[in-house]
Amino acid sequence: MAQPTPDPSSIDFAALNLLRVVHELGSFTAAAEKLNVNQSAVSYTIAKLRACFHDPLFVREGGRQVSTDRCEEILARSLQILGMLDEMLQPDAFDPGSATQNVTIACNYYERVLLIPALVNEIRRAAPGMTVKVINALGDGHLRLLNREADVLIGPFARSESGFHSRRLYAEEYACLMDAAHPLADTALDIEGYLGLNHVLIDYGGGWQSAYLRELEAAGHRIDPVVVAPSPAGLATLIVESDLVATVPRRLGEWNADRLKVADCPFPGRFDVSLVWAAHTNASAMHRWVRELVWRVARR
Amino acid sequence: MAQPTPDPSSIDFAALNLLRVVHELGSFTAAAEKLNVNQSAVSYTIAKLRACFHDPLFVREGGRQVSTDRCEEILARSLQILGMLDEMLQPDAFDPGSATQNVTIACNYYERVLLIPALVNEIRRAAPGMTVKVINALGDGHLRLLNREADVLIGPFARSESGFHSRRLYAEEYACLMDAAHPLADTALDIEGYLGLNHVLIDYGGGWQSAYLRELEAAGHRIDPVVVAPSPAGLATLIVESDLVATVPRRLGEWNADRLKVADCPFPGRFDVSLVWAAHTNASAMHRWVRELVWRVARR
DNA sequence: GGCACTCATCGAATTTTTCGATGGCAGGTA
DNA sequence: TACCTGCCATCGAAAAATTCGATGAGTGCC
Repeated sequence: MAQPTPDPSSIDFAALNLLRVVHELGSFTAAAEKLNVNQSAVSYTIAKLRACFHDPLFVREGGRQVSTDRCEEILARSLQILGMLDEMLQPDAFDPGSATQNVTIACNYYERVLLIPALVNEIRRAAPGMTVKVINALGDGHLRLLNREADVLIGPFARSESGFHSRRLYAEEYACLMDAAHPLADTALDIEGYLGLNHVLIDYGGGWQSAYLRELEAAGHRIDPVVVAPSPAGLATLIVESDLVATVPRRLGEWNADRLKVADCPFPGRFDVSLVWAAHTNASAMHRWVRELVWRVARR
Repeated sequence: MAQPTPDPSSIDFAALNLLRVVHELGSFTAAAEKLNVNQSAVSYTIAKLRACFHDPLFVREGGRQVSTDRCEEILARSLQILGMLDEMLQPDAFDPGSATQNVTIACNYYERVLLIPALVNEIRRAAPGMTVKVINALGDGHLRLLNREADVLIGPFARSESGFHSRRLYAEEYACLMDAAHPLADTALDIEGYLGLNHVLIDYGGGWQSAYLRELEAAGHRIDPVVVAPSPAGLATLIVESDLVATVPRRLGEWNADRLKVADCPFPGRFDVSLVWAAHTNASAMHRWVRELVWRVARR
C-alpha cells in the first residue's frame, strides 16, 4: 500500500459498504463472513481506507473493534453516499399515470391535422398529468431535436445522419384534390391533362419542395400555379365550387373529402412519414412510451 | 464485461469523476488526456458505467458526445457524491473559538434550572461567537431531534428507538420538599405518613406521569393533592411557611433548600437523566463538542 | 473520394484485489 | 503462570480488474 495517500478516488462503494458492515458488527472477521470474502480482504480494504483518511478508523478495545470519531464522521457520510448510489441505480421507470413531464412534438401542418389530435387524446387519456406541446418542424426539425426543443419529430423526413433514430410510420403519396363537380373529376388524369389544370401550389417556403414536384421536374415538366398558398389551411374552402386543383398528400385530401374529390396524380411522389428522435432520448423510458404511442396512433 | 449488471458497488469515485470530465468535455479522447490515461481506459470505464446503469449515458450526435437524460440525473448525484468525498477527506474541524453556529437544546423545567445555566455559561465562555437556544422538550423531544429543531435533548428519556443515541448523565430520584418547620420535617416518612401529607402535585400535562407516581400507583396507592401546579416554577414560594409538601426530583429540591427541607420519599421513582441526540448529528464535530460539554457540566 | 478524428475492441502488460496460510497480540481460563 | 482461543496484520501466490498500445469501423469535413 502506498504509504502517504493512496489516491482516495480509488475508493469504491464496496469499500464504504464494508466500512458500514465492520462498524455494525464490530469485527473484521464477522464482516468478512457476512460479505462472503476472506478476512484478509477486509483487512486489506480497511488498510486502504486507513491510509486514505489518515486515521485508524477502528481500534481494538476490550475485544471489540471500536470506531474512532473520525470513523463515525466518515461513516455518516458514507451512509448518505450509499443511499445516493441506490437512488442512482433505480432504473429509469416511467409511470404514465403519475407522470407530470412535458412532451414536445415537432411536426408540420399535415401531421398536426392527421395525427396530433388522436395522439394528444391518447397521451392525455393515459397520462393525465402530462402536458403536450406541438411546435413547427419547418425544414429543420432535426435541429430542434438536437437542441432539445423537441422530444420527437414526425414528418416526411428520411432517416438522416447519425445521432438520430427513426421509424417509418407509413407510406404516403400525393393525389389531386378538386371539387366533386370538376369536369375532370371522374376521368383518370394523364400527364397532359394534369399539367394543364388550374393548380393551387402549396409552397411552405424555406426551400422545401414537395416530392411530387421533384418527380415532375425530374421528368422535365413544370406547372404554372394559378394560386400559391403557404400551407394547406383553408384549402378546401378555396377549392370547393371552383375549377382549382391542389396536389396534396392523399390522406390530407381524404380528410377533406366531404365535398371534394381525390384523384390519382400522375406524379405521386411517394414518400414515407417517419418518427424521428435524437439518440440521447433513445433509452429514456418516457420517450420510448411516447414513441410507441405515436406508432400505434399512426397505424390505425 | 459481465453483461447484465457488473456489481455497481465496484464503481469508484474515479469513475464518477471520469463521468464528470467526459460530460464537461463532450469527448472521451479529451477526457482521457485531461485525466492522463489512455483513451481505451476511458472507454472501459464508461462501458462499465453503461452496464451498471443500463443506459448508454453518452451518444454521438453531430460529432459530439451528448449525454442522455439518465446520464444527467446520475451526474447530478455524482457531483454531490464527489463533494461529500471531499468533505470526508477534509476532517470536520470545529474550533469553538471561532464558531458562530447555533446550538439548540431541548429540555424541560428541571434541566433548565439545574443544568442550562452552567451549560450556557460554559458554551459562551469557550465559544463566544455561538448562540444557544433552549426550547421546551415537553413529551416529544425525540421528534424535535428528528425534525432538526433541536441538536440535543436532555431529560429523563430512556434510550429509545434506533435513529437515536443517548448517554446517561446521572441517576435521579424523587424526594419530598417541605418547609423546614413542617411537623414531619425531622422524621423519616413512612408510606402512611407520606400519603397523608398535604400534597402539591406537579402535573405537566400531556400525559406525562412522574416516576414516583407510577411507583406509588403500582403499589396500589393514590394521593389527593391539595394543590396542582403545571410546573415547579414558584414552588418554593408556595411551600415556604406552609404545611404543603411537594414531591420533586431530589436535585431540584436541593436547589430550593435554603429555607426548605428535603426528605426521603418512600416512593423514590428512580430514573436516569440522559443526553439524547439524533443519529445524523452523531459524527459532527460541533455536536460532539457540545455533547462533551453537557457531559462535563452534568457530572460536577 | 480521401483525410482526420473518435470511439470500440483486442491481446498483452500491469496493477489491484483476493485467497490461504502464518504469526503476533490480547483476553479469558485452568 | 501457562495455555488456549479468537482476532487482525502480513506474506507470497493466484485471480481479477484495469490500463496500455494497436487496430478497426464509423462519421464529419474537405
